[in-house]
Amino acid sequence: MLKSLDQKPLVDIVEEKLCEYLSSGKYYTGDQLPKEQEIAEQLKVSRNIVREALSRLRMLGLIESRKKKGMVLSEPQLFNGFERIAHARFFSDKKIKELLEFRYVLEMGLPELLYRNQENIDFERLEDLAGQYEKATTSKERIQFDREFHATLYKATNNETIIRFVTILTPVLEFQAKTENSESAIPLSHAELVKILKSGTKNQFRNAMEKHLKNKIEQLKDF
Amino acid sequence: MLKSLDQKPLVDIVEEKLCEYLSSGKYYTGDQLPKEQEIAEQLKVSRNIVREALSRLRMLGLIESRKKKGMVLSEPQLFNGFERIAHARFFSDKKIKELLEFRYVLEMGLPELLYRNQENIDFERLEDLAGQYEKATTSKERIQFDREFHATLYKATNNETIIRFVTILTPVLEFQAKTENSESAIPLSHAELVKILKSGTKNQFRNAMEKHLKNKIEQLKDF
DNA sequence: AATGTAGTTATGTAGTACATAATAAAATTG
DNA sequence: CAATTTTATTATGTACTACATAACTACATT
Repeated sequence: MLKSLDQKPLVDIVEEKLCEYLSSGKYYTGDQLPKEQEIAEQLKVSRNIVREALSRLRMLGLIESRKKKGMVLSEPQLFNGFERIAHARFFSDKKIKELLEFRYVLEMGLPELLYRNQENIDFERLEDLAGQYEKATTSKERIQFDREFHATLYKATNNETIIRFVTILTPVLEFQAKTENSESAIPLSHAELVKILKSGTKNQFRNAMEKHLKNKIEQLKDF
Repeated sequence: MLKSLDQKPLVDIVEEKLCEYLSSGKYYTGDQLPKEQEIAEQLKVSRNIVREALSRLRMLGLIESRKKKGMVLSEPQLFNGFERIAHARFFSDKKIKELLEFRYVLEMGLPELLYRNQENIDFERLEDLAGQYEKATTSKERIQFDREFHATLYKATNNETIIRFVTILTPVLEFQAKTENSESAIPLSHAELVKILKSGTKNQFRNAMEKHLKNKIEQLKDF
């Protein structure tokens, strides 16, 4: 089969060149970029194209722009791109399954950080949420309290990047939580999880978490 | 302090509306979008703006465009945005630290998947890489073989999403591997790791991995 | 029927014009 | 002269037009 030699659109090339340029070492956070017009002239493309490329970088948070000031390099927000496409309906079952696995891996690696930042754990809130989960009557409530419980665990990591990632990811994966057999009892309750986290060892907690998630991971096979 | 009420640029609004529109349920993968001109007229903005917004979505892989065909909705590539900004020099020490932690969590959660897909593990290659690592003389070689060793582990998960994420992430984190004291012996060698993976339990492997990564995690405190 | 040709269409690129807001410079005022 | 207001300047933001390009359609030719 012959290669399709559809040449890239100019935007892609310009975007690439800009990224290269910005990461080359000449620029530091806060530095201001050349004017759009200058970039356009230098690359011999229309200002239009340059603006499209810059618009992409702006979306990622790599640059910010002010009316007269120009554009300045800034620290990019980490999962801006991911955030925008984080709708379950965009993804195939295969990708959803992989994302479920991704979260499972995260969840099971979490104890490493939790046992390093144990003083950050909000036990009171965890216990409260565990109780509310038990008292919940509707599936919607259970999903809500379950989400908050796990979110509270993540929060204790004190790692904004991980927290943001999971925060974006969770709603994508919950679309199918409704279809899951949410009536089947959780093999190990939230309350028990907290208890072990409070006084057990890291290995004990990991094993407890594994049990807690058993149902969720079992259904991965159905995909 | 008063809110800065700098109204969003139109591109941001249009992009948002397009995302909303595309995720609303009317469109399925493969469907073709309205023409740029129509979108522009409907939203009462210039075609220019619409193109900028579409260009962003194209970058994320949410849409593809053909010359006469128009633009069609497609399954987005997952970490396209992240990939572009994945240069260490864009990130603050804090973010780098968080990303190191992120990978650590992943690495420690990995056994869950490995022990589900044990038949996928390429033990031969792992052993080979473990050996090459030992024989390596330069720091550069060691980094290379270490990277490949862990990549081979990830590969066994058979989870393209996780693999891609780590593949993007790794070079970002390696910039500082050069500054790390790479001469200090690893507490538990690659070879030992493979041996345990081959015949040990999941818990044993997890503990081994923890030991293996001990040095890397220790230096997180320096950040 | 297979090939070739011309026309149509939606994206891709270029260019111009002007609005807007932030800054700097100049002018005004107390 | 200091403080404030006004005016000019500048780079981004938005709009519009024009044409190039490639892919598709339909018709024409052999």
